[in-house]
Amino acid sequence: MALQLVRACSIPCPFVPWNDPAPTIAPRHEPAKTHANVSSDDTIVQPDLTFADLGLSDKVLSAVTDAGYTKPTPIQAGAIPHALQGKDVLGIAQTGTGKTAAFVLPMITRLEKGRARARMPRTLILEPTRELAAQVEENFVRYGKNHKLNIALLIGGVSFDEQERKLERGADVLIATPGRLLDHRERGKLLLTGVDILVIDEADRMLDMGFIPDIERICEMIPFTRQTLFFSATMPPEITKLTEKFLQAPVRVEVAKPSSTATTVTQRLVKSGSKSWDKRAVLRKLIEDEGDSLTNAIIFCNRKVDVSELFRSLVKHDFDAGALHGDMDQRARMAMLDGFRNNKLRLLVASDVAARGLDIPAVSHVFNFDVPIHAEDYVHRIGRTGRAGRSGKAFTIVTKSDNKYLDAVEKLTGQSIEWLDGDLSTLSPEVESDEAPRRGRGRPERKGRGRERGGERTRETPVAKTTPADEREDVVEAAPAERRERREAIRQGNAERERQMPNRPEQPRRDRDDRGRRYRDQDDVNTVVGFGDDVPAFMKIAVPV
DNA sequence: AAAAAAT
Repeated sequence: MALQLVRACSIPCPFVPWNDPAPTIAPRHEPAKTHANVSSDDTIVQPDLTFADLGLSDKVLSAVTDAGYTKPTPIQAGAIPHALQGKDVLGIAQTGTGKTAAFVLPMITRLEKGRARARMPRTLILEPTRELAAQVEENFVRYGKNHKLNIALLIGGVSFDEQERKLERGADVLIATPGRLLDHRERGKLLLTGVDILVIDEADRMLDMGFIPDIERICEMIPFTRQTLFFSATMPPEITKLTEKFLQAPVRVEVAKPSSTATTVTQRLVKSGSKSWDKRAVLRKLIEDEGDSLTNAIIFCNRKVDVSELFRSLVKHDFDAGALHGDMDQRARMAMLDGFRNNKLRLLVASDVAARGLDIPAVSHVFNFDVPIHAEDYVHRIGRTGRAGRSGKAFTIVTKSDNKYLDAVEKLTGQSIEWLDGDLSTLSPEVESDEAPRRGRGRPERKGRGRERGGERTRETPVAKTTPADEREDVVEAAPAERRERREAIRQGNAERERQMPNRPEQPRRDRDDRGRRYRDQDDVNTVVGFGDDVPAFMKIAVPV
């Protein structure tokens, strides 16, 4: 500790601006004054514009060419020249518009002059999620291949050691999620006084996630002489306020949505009984019916437990599946995402971590296993398909209890979504009525049939109406050797991914409260501490929670 | 009836 202090003090001006709460900030101009509106129409107006026209350095240009790009997207064409001049930029653009390269390319060009000093990164990029941060790092690697950039990625869920080493070495580019960044700073391993360029990406999402106070704290640690590049898909009032506070005379670059969802994405609602096994059976049927037209798909669930449950179920049915949610450890998250990107994996079951921002190209299908609780999430989810002019399909499984949320979705999108095969009123009545009595009593079909793997206590029904297990056998018998091999490969991949799924963290710990203190076990409910076997009856009365 | 992010 003492050592750290001594070392921190040996750095020039260690304590200066971050204790001064944002000193006299230069006068701000209204963003509208320097307004430079660029819409997607500009691509038509200037069809011949190339990256070479934007003023990027030769080294950056050659990396861009090597990556196979010649024409900038509207946000790139609009933002890059201003960013190169050192102006603040307010970019209003969604993912899929080429937003990341719009700040990465000019930053690399501007970083060519100067060198990084220990613990004093020269640039800082804030991202709302770990995956996005990692994605930005990949961009710096790709476009910075002709440069000797020191890149540090500070995200949670991985060890501090390597991150600290990179900071120590001096980072040209620091990419971080807010929590881990502040953590490093509190440990005294990081000085933000040398940051020349600050990027705040996906600001509206940071807002949703409650990061704004952290962002404000971080902004106040960075000298106001910096350049700020600020990106947001939407501009709610809180975000506008933030830009007024932290941007100086920004150039506003606004681009239209990459594609209007309605034209490229075929949306359908699919009725289902409300029990999860019904929904799983409906989903399997949907996937099978889509056949080879389904090249890859994301299946969204509302809750992390459901992601895990559905993932295990699909694996059990030999679907080529992976899972992604925020309670999985970082290695598993990365591995799943990589597998999905490299097409080693056809189905990705995910929470809304994957709904926005993640760069998953060309998904042919999106399935909403649950109707999202917040209507705007629906838009983000189905936005994962039908990108770049390709067609996509989005199926949403709907149960009786989803009506309220479905109404909200239809109201938000301003269109009623077609049912695939009749609405809920056409649901055969036994689907709903059968279950209530069956539940808890055990199903007759299951009696005497041991579970394949003992001790497993999933709610999965081995014999659903479609008896999928038996059907599967038929398929395997009838399949040519080639298909059997493929199935075997899927099984192996699944087994590997299942191993990567954490056994515990994704299940909410019902035996602990939120401070990690242990609740009494279910079985403990009837044993009252201190009474031995003689417990007054009133103390055993269960209190409804 | 949610998820994300620091431990």
